[in-house]
Amino acid sequence: MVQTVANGIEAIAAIRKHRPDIAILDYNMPGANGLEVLLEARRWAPETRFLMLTGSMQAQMLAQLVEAGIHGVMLKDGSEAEVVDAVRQVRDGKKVISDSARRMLAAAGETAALTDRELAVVQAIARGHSNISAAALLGISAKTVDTHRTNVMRKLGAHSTASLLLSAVRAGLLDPDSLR
Amino acid sequence: MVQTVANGIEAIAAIRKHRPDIAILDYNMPGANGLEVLLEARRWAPETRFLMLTGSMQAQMLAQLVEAGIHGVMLKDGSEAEVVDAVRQVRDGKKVISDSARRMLAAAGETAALTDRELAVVQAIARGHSNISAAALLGISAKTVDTHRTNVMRKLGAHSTASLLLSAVRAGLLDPDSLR
DNA sequence: ACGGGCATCGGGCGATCACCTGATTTTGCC
DNA sequence: GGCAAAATCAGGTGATCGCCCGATGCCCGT
Repeated sequence: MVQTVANGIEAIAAIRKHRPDIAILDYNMPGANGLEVLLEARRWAPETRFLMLTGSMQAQMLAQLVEAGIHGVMLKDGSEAEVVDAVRQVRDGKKVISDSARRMLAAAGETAALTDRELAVVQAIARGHSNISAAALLGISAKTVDTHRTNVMRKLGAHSTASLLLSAVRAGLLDPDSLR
Repeated sequence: MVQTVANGIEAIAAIRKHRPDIAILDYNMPGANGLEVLLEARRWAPETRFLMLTGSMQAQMLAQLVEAGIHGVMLKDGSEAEVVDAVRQVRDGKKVISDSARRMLAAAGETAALTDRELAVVQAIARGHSNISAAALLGISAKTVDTHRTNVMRKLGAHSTASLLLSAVRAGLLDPDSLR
């Protein structure tokens, strides 16, 4: 059986319902990114193996995926045969990380590259501020806060305020204890 | 010098700027609630004393205020003279909690009274889900998720997704470690 | 001098949120 | 059986978010 879905939310629902052998995911999807789908869907389909097949990938995200126990990561610079082979390998219980992805992992390792200002915005948001109140707090325009916020969300692969905070915590940018 | 402001955000800005002797706050304000104003403004005006003067008050919120070291809490069921007296007492460095507020504190003590379903919604949101994806996850309509979310936010005094998560953590409804 | 990264701000737009009122069904309990 | 709380869903509205575009100015390395 083969099924395709249009976004992250449907992916979670479909995996949860059908518990497929393999789920091939893109990282950048509307609704929920690849990491979120992995973490959420795995709760309902522990047997399913996850292969991330994506075009662009931040080392940041990649590290999170590996840490989360992703079964395979392929960048789209690979040939068709490589992808097919990766699917087979994952099916057989092996972990597959493409060379290009592995290179990124090695080259990275440090914390996400957030600007001072971006970090300040994230921390303000993490303290419960809206764009507007954070802007008042930092003495800048709400538009600027919005720009920083958007840039950070792109870097971390988040699509909402909640997942922004989640990703920031996972990336070590925020101390969970600071939320107390 | 006396100044009045229209909402929580302006309150933070004004306290930060003028560092008044006393800030008299309502709890339910647009933009930022009393607890948030207290926590944030105190960073910039450590000398300022805070008196919460509010109409309705959940025991939940009250406990958080007291724990945060609020200098005074008055419910609006008090007479005018009581309020004036409270301001004077706070000015003189005493802590003032009105009888009605103290009764609530005593009667409470346990965790916030969130429904099973409400808690499930909050936890879904805390895992990065939007209303819509949380609805798909729980198998209910997005409208229902929205209702639960709104109700929880009223109970906790939150006005945004970020502050909802913050309040939930502070109320012990969410384990900060679960965000990792 | 030139490019490049960063911070700042603005317009604009569709999606979502935050919140209201109101309604029906389900559930637990006396 | 009937009451009360909880859960479900809907319509609607204004504010905010998420994100696209472009523009300016600063600093910095070559």
